[in-house]
Amino acid sequence: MPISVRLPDDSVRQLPDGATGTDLALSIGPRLAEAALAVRVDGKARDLKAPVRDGEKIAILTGKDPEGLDLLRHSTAHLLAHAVKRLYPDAKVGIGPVIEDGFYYDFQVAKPFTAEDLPAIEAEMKKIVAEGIEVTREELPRDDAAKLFRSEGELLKAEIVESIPQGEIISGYRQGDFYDLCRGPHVPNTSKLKAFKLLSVAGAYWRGDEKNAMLSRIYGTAFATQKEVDEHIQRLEEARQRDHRKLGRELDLYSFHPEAPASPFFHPKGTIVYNELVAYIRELYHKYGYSEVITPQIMDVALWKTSGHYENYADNMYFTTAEEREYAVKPMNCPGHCVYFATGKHSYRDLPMRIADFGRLHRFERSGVTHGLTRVRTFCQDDAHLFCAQDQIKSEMAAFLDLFYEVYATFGFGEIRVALSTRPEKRLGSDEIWDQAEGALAEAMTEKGLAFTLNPGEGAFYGPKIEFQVLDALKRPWQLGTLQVDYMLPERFELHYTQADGTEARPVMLHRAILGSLERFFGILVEHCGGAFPAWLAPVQAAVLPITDRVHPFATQVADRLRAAGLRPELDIRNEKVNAKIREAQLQKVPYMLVIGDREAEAGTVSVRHRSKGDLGVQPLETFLEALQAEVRSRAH
RNA sequence: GCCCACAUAGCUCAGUGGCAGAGCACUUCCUUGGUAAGGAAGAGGUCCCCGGUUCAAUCCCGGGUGUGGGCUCCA
Repeated sequence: MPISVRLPDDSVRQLPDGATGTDLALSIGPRLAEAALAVRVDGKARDLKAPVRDGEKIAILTGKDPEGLDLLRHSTAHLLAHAVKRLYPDAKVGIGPVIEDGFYYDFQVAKPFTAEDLPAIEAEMKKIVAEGIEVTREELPRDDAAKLFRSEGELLKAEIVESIPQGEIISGYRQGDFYDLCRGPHVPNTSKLKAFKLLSVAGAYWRGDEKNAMLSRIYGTAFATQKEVDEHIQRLEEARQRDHRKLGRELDLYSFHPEAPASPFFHPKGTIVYNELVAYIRELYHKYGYSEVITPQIMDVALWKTSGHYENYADNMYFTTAEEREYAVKPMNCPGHCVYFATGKHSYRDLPMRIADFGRLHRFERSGVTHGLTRVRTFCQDDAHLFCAQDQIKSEMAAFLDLFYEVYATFGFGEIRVALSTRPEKRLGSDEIWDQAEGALAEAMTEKGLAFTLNPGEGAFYGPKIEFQVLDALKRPWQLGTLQVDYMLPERFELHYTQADGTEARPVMLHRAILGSLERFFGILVEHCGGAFPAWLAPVQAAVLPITDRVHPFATQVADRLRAAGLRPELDIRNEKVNAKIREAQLQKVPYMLVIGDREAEAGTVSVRHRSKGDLGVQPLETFLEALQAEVRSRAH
């Protein structure tokens, strides 16, 4: 009795009873059968070896489908574990999931793997592929599976199985002498795994818990074809070229020194960029009705006890003592702003009060977590606190979103992820207050038509927060901007204002930052533009390049004129050929190069070259100057 | 903090149990040039720090510090 199945193009195919996904693929064509990895039935992936049933709607999955690619990677993770078990029989397997762009597998071994071990493991993987071992699904009751793993000494696997409810049927996959717990599906044969590469090793806690054993993790990637693997390796290499730590050195922007771990020294060029960022934000503060304050770096621990930081954040704070009085270096501006708010008596007419502060912050970060400019121990934020009434939260939030997106448009950041982080376990305040705060944020977002995800339990201890994330060159997500509702600090500092009816009320505090940490933003920005800053940020906006020393006087005049007009020229009077000067300026990613020879000196013109557009021809100096000024003023990117 | 790796000239990196190396950058001289490297000479070192092994340690061993890849953490 033949059965019929429907393909995605709605064509119907007859197959003999008991036919499998493999048979279906074969009936369509040998090339498809070769590429086939699994089938998808009703949106669920299934093994090729499983029989198809009459009336099913079936799609054949290959490495071209995102789902097929994940499966390929998952099977490659198993392949990795298989190879490791062959080479290191004592290794115990942990878990081996698919991640963005690849996979990893965790192992418990006496001696952690090092990068040198990878080629041998990879060679063994290729051997298993060449052997063309069949991969088969096996199902058994949960208790039997647990017993099986225990008897084989695979205690980590047994632990996972035992966390599954009793009575369930467990599926596993066998390839030759290797057996692994897995939901599946998997490729039908190891020969399907043709293109993969092991990338790195790292330590990782079992089940991600610091209290558990440290396992040895191997990261790898896999694609349908070797070409795609090569392209991926190429992309990783390009990302490394854009790494802000490398560019920071090459462009002379900042440096790090052992004397101050994880604390950047901004060089003159980096400082120009940094200050331009601050100047831009200040300009917007003026437009959006903010006031700026300057508050102390070091304050009595009493303040931090009042704010709750001493209790909740002391591990990340620096302390100092003078005249037997204990002080803390500020890790945040908010308590200082509460002190400022309490300085005067406020009316509802004063609200909202938007208090900005570019104060330097110090936070002790555990060694091992710091990273270039993106995770440092001293930084400053484009920080501000909005003191407002409860019914002003939504409008303040809306205004902030406008401000935020205006800034991000200026920098040309396209992909911004927005997430709402909700109450963490360690927190201040009652559940009612948290309900109110989380609700206000979510509502404001929804009314703005903003799509956002939830990060349950990731909120600050004093309130929920909205986080804006962008990705760096290596696609790592970084939090930059944020907005946080805070009912706690006004309470702790007993802040109040007089309402219209003469009664006193507690203001709500909104903590918010657009760029977040300027240091971190700087790092992300460098990677975003590959070091080629837009003209308004570029430390050197125009390199003045005389061809011969006969024209040095005119070249000097050109540089002086630009400088007098508020621009940032750099005069290169080194005894070098113009080719060398151009190359240098290109490598420094200077937006404009002004080549000056006898002809230009004679005519009072400059020969303009743009770092990416190339030779723009000869222009009168004033024409170029006005164009550059306009470009800078508009903050074009 | 935990696992692994790395640390040699300003930068990128070779190298060796017995005098410390290259390229680029730097300095000087020659060269005066037209849109991505002109030539020559010179100078430049606590081989990260402390201890151990050794006749002898930049190299081997131990500890520390810093950096990197991850994990955990991250207001």
